Amino acid sequence: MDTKERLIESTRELLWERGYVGTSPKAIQQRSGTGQGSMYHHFRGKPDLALVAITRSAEELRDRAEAVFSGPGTSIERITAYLRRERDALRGCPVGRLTQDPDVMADPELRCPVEAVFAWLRVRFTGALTEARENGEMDAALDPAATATALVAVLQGGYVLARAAADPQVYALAVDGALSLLAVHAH
Amino acid sequence: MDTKERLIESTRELLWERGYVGTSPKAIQQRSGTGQGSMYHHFRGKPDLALVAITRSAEELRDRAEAVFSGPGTSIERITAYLRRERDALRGCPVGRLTQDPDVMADPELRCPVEAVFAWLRVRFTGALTEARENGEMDAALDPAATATALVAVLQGGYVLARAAADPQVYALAVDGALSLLAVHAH
DNA sequence: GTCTATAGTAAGATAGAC
DNA sequence: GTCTATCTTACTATAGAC
Repeated sequence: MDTKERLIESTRELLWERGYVGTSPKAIQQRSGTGQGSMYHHFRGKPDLALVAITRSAEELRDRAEAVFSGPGTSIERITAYLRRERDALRGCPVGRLTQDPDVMADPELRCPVEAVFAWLRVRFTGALTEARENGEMDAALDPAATATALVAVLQGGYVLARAAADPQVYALAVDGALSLLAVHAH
Repeated sequence: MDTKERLIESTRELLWERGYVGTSPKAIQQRSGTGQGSMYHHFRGKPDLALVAITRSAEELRDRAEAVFSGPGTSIERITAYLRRERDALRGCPVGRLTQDPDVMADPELRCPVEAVFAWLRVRFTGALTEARENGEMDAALDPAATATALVAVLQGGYVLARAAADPQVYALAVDGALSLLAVHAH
């Protein structure tokens, strides 16, 4: 991995662990094993580097979700697979955590990839649920868009509760609860 | 409001808006209209003041929830009332946002009130759902603890999605989706 | 491309006057 | 109790040598 790449990956890690406000150029340089010179040669500054890192994390989230949603199984099976996908619950979501960062939300450029990937994810979930309803896998009384948003919220909120409890099983419990609610409405 | 009180309230606001890492003593002093002298007279430092502020925010969350859960209506009605309670979705949860703060989570003292209030809230929800199940208001196939955790997660995740979309209606949509899933239907 | 030197601003806190 | 002065370290970045 070359220097530029190490800078990006180190930034991704630090943004995940400490957020944008809590990540200093110095910390990025130390983790990546580079000096100031390298960082400011490859990037204009912290916001520029962060934009590349955030964009990549958002793409990764999207790609991993797309792999599940375009995979095998019925609509409900694919949704279940996505919800149950192995995750490090205590680390939380590398993109979702950025919504709590005031400097990220205040900067239209940094905010854009965050906004876009969650909009995409909700639409993807909505599509799968619409399919499920058409195939008779889901109660026709449920609104796909509202249900999709609730399910994605369970994931993001599950991270919050798991971190609050310092227990990854709390995340699993939230997912179990959501899937059981969905199962009650299966046909 | 005296000086000490202004310091606490200003800190609560800033922790809500910017988190612990993003809140400096200087910012607290400016918002509260006090000087360094006052802050360091009333508190040992930033962590000490933050502990008082976090504890108060957690108590407030608890009191407001307790008011709804011990209020009138059936179990499901009270749960619905709590989920639909008026909230400023884009501001997020003043306590939940702290779970994303590395310095809060790393300090056992600061972490404690956050952990405690969410543990309490999940138990309170679980109790209400257990009641609901006994009264036939909820499908007997649902586990109260898992369902409770999922519902609290929808709130916390709803904030995340609303902030990502810069749209409070996304929060409302998540809540709608969750309540529809909870609603008992004629099967 | 990477290194060191440098610099202005802010963070977080202490000391002592009033 | 509050104010101002002071201190050390960190943040974020620029300049110029190599």
